Amino acid sequence: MTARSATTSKAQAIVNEVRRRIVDREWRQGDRIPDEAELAIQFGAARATVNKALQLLAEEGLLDRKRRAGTHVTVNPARKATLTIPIVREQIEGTGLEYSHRVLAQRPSPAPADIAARMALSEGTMLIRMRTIHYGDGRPFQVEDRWINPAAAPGVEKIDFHRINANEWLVRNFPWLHADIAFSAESADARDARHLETRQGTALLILQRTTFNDLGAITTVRLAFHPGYQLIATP
Amino acid sequence: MTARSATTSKAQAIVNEVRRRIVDREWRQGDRIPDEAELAIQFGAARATVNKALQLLAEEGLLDRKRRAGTHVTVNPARKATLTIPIVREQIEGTGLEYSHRVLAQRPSPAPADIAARMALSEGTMLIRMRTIHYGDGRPFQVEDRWINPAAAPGVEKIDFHRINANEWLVRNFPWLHADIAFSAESADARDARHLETRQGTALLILQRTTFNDLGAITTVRLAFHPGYQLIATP
DNA sequence: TAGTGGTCTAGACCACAGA
DNA sequence: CTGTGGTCTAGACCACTAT
Repeated sequence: MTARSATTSKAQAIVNEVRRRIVDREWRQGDRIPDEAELAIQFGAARATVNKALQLLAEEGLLDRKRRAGTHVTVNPARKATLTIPIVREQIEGTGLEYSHRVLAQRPSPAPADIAARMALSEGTMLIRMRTIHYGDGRPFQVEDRWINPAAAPGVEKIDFHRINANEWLVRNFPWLHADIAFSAESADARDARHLETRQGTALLILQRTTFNDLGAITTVRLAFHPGYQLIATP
Repeated sequence: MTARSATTSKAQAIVNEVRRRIVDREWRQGDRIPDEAELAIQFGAARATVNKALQLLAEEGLLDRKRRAGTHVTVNPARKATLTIPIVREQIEGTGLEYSHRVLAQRPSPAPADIAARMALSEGTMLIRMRTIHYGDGRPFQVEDRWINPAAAPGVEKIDFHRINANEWLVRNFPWLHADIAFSAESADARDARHLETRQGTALLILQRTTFNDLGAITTVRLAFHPGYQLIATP
C-alpha cells in the first residue's frame, strides 16, 4: 500500500488500495479476498479499521460480504449513485443567479384519486394545493405543484407562502421520516409550457416526491424542471 | 429510548431515536444536541457507537457536526436520494419479463467533439460505437448508444457483443474508479422513436454515464428509457 | 461445528475551530 | 487554550452459514 497523506484516514487508504487492486484486476470479479484478520495484518491496522473500509466498499457495490463465506469481489456490480436534492433557492443561488418565486395558487382542495393514493389518504381528504414557479434571474427554473396534508403538518393553514417558500417552510418545520422519490420524463402540457415559457410538448424532467412522518403523508410534490435541465449524480 | 429488537444494532437504535426526537421536534432545527460523551451515557453505549450513529445521521443530512462547535440539527436539510443503477438484464428479469437484446451496430468510429469532451479524449480518437436495444418480453425497454475506448478497455475489439451485452462485459471486466452520471429529459428523435416503438417527440428519460479507470475514460453511454418509465430512488 | 463478518467497548490520541 | 468530534486499537462476544 502506498503511503497515505495526513488528510486521508487509514480506513480510507485501505478503501483506495482495495479499490485499486480490483480496478487493476489483481483481484478479479468473483475472487475471494483475504479475510479481515489477514488484511489487518497486511495493512498494519486493527480489524475494526479493515472492517470499516470493506463495509464502505460493500455499500458501494464492489464487494459481497457474507459471514463464513468471506468477502468476494462482486461479479456484476450494480453501482449506486447519490443525488442531493437541494432547496431550490439554494440551488439557484448556488449557480450565481438571483432567486425569486411566484405563488400562483394556494387554496384548500380535496385530494383527487391519484394524489390520495400517493399520500395513502382517502380520496377527498382536504389538503392544501399550491402551485409555484421558481425563477433564476427572472427566468423560470422549476414549476412546483404541491399538495400539503394539514393533518401531518399542523399550522400550515396559517402560513402565507407568498412570503416564505413552501419547501423551505416544510423542511424547516417538518422533517420527514420516509420519502418516495421518482424521476420521469413528461411532455409539457399547456400549463407547464406557459409557466416554463416553452412550447407545449417539450420534454421535461419530472421529480415526484412524497414525504411522510409519523402522522402520515406530509406533502407530495411534482417538480418540473426547465427544458434541458440536467440532474447530476455523484457516484 | 424504546427497547430495541434483536435484529437492530445498538447504533441503529440510536439513529432511530435521534431521528425520532428531530421529527417529533423535541430537538428543533438549529438546536445543539448533547455531545457524544453525554449521549453515550444517556444511551448506555460506548462513545464510538454514538459516533457511528451520529455520523450516519450527518450523512443523511439531518445533523451538522463540527469539532468544538458540537452537533446541531440541520436548518435546511438537503436530503439525499440513492439510485441503484442495475444491469439492464437484471432489471428486466427482476420484473418477471424475459430479457433479450438486439445489437444494431458495432463498429470502429472516430469520436465526435461532444463524445470526446465527455470522455476527455481528443476529437477523432478511434472508439467503438455500439447501438443496442434491450427488450422485456419483446417490448423495447431501453435503447443504448455507447462509445467504448479500447485504450482503457483492452480486448474490447475482439468481443462480439451480439453474444454478451456490452454493459455486462464491461462491468465484469473493467470496474471503474469514477463516473459522471446525469439525468435529463429529451424528445424522442426519429431513431429513438423507431427503436422504442413510439412516436417522435415523445418525452424520454435519459441517463448519461461516463466511466473512468486509471487509463482514462472506459465508456460513455446514453440510455433512453421507454416512454413512461419511472426511475425510483431510495432516500 | 467452525470460520467468517458484525458489532460493541474502553481507552487513547489527535485535529480542528471556537472562545 | 480547550472542548468537541474523528479515528484508531485490542479485545471480546455474537450471529450467521458453509461445510
